[in-house]
Amino acid sequence: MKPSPPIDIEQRLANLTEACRATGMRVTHQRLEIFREVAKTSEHPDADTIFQRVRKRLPTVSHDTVYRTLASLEEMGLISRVDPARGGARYDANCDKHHHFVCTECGAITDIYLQYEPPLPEGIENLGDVESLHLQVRGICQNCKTN
Amino acid sequence: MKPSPPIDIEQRLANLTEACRATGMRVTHQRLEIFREVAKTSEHPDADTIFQRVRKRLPTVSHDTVYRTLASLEEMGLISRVDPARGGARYDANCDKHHHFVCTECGAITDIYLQYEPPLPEGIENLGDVESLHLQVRGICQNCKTN
DNA sequence: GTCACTGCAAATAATTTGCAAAGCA
DNA sequence: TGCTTTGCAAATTATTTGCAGTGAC
Repeated sequence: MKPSPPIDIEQRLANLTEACRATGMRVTHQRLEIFREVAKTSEHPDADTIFQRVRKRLPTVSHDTVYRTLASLEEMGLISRVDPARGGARYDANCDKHHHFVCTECGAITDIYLQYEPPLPEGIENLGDVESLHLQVRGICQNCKTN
Repeated sequence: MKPSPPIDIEQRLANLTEACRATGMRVTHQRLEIFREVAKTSEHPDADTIFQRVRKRLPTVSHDTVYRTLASLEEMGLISRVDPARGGARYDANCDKHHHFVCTECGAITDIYLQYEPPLPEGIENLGDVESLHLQVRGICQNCKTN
């Protein structure tokens, strides 16, 4: 397992601006703040957590704008959805190739960087065109183990 | 990728009876029929699909009984939840070690049997106690490709 | 007979949608 | 200005819960 690279927020925000320009989408205040909340953390927050945090800066932001914006950002490829075993969708602005450890007790999600990426199963092309491969390791995290 | 082994419904139903006896749970008509619906297919139906099918035989079965029963069966280890990227939870009575191909267009889930199981990432023990490892390959299935 | 299980109804959580007003390019 | 995006409110979808009656062992 390789160590996690540091988060470069400025780079991520620059990617947002560029992606918006490229796709004709507008860089609105809401979009910027919602993306910033996802971009600045590696804790994979869910939609409601993002909503609560953004609301501190933009008190009039609505719940559905958060959902719509997260969907747009995902479509632009700037963030990705992580679907844990339980609870709502979680979001991740980490575009590096990586996988996840999901705690089945508290729901915490930690990035896993593999030394070698798992190869696609041979013969998978008979099932369809592959878009992505996700490895999810489930278990009890250190924090839950000791508590 | 290894070929999928055939489904042995009788064996699966026998496992249910034995697991109920072992855990003190009762083999009710509803529980039997709900399990049978999951056990006899490899299409990974969701809770509502199971509900619709069981209702044909047990017209008074309720939606919440299906949810509660699926949760019990999962706890007993007779079925497992599959969480696709979109939509509700799907259920699977296949207890052999396997992974999934999920079609991002129609939501179809197909079992994948690997020649070699992916090894746990080295150093994963620093994150916590591992319970399971799931590989999910996402893409467009053959059926959606041609339509 | 006892205790787990079920059906009903209603609650909750998570997410989506229609529409008119507001804001970026 | 024109078209995207937002906020509001309400609708959906997925799932869970309390409770009294029912049934398996």
